[in-house]
Amino acid sequence: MPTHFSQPDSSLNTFAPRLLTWFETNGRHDLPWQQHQTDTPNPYIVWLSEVMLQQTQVTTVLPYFARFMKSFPTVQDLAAADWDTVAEHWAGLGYYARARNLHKGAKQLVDIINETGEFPQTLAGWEAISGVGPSTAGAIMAMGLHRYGVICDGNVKRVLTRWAAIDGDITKSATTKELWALAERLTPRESSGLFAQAMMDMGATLCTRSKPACLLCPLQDDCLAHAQGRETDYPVKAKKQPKPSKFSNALLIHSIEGDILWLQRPDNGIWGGLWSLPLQFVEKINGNASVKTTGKKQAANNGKQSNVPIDVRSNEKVYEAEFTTAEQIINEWLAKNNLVTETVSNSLLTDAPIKHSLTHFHWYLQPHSLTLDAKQTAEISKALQAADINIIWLNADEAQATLGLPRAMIKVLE
DNA sequence: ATCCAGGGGA
DNA sequence: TCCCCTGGAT
Repeated sequence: MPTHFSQPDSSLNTFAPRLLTWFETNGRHDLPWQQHQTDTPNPYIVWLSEVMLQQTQVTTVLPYFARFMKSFPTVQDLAAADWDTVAEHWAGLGYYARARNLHKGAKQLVDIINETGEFPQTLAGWEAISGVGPSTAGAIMAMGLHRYGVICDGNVKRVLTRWAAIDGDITKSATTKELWALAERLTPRESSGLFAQAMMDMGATLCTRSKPACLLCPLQDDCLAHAQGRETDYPVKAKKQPKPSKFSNALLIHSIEGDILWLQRPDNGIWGGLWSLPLQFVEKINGNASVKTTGKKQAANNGKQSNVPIDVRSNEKVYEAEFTTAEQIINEWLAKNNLVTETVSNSLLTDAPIKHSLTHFHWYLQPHSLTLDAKQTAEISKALQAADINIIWLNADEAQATLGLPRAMIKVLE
């Protein structure tokens, strides 16, 4: 299919030279994973940093990257590490499936190196590594191997939709295709690594989501969005639907010794492979997050009214069994031993001290403590271990220091 | 307080 | 197409 671009050839052809000139004096050249100033790039470093940067901003990644490099200076070190060690290093970064893919990918890479003597050298070779998709593979090719590679990540999409006034919904595959075609058309065969880095720097420092610094932009002369004063109308993205809300008790089950029961979560689903308190699912409410129940609130912050009528739209409540195997075992055991906590009141929404928002729902967590005697502690441990659940009894400080805990668990402990 | 970004896998 | 998680912007 013939590809049509909204920009003329003259603009398409000068895009890269203008961008690269800007990058020379205005781009970032000191990020610890950059390989553009060496002739012997290290693909491990670029792979590791790109996987981290897939989901997280540079400033957040910096300390995590440093710690990974210190503990796992080579891909062999990472491949040989225990999952729990990797998880503990990743804890707090979010999207934990990526940590699992990173660990799995390290093992795949070591196998390939043992077989061929080197890292993969092709785009397809990198895309075959777990956790590496088209854009990350392009980045590694261009910046980690100094070969030809094209990236089309969120930064690139923002720059290109503005420059070429592409108004298709970027979550649609047709628009994705169009943007990839444009990125390929613009990427120079030589110095695609510098081009990739320059595009990311443009998106991060100049062509930002809000308040883009168009006056400093090397592309402003022919930027179609800028010509119309409509920079922030791009990229176009479908409206998100309201998130459901979910309520859970977070059980702090103490032993006589003062330790707390921790469970390792299954690989699929939220916080896969990380450690968590047992969570007791209470209910899920569809619809909007502004749902309120009547009831008194703790000291109102700024004189806002504290009694709000029930929002009628919230009345369809969806009760679902959302328990892991471990949590079912614990719930049944608690019921059998008459340790069941009182049913959570319908004021949970306003009273729950911890709110954690995820992509597709809001999660309200209510910490709840109980203490078991020695016999009960042994009994519940045995029941969980019999079902092959990984459990550990640790006090709060030890858990934070040694386990991979998601942020929400840190909030509960605080 | 709420909204939003971000790439890959199932 | 939906699901991951957290921090930063507003």
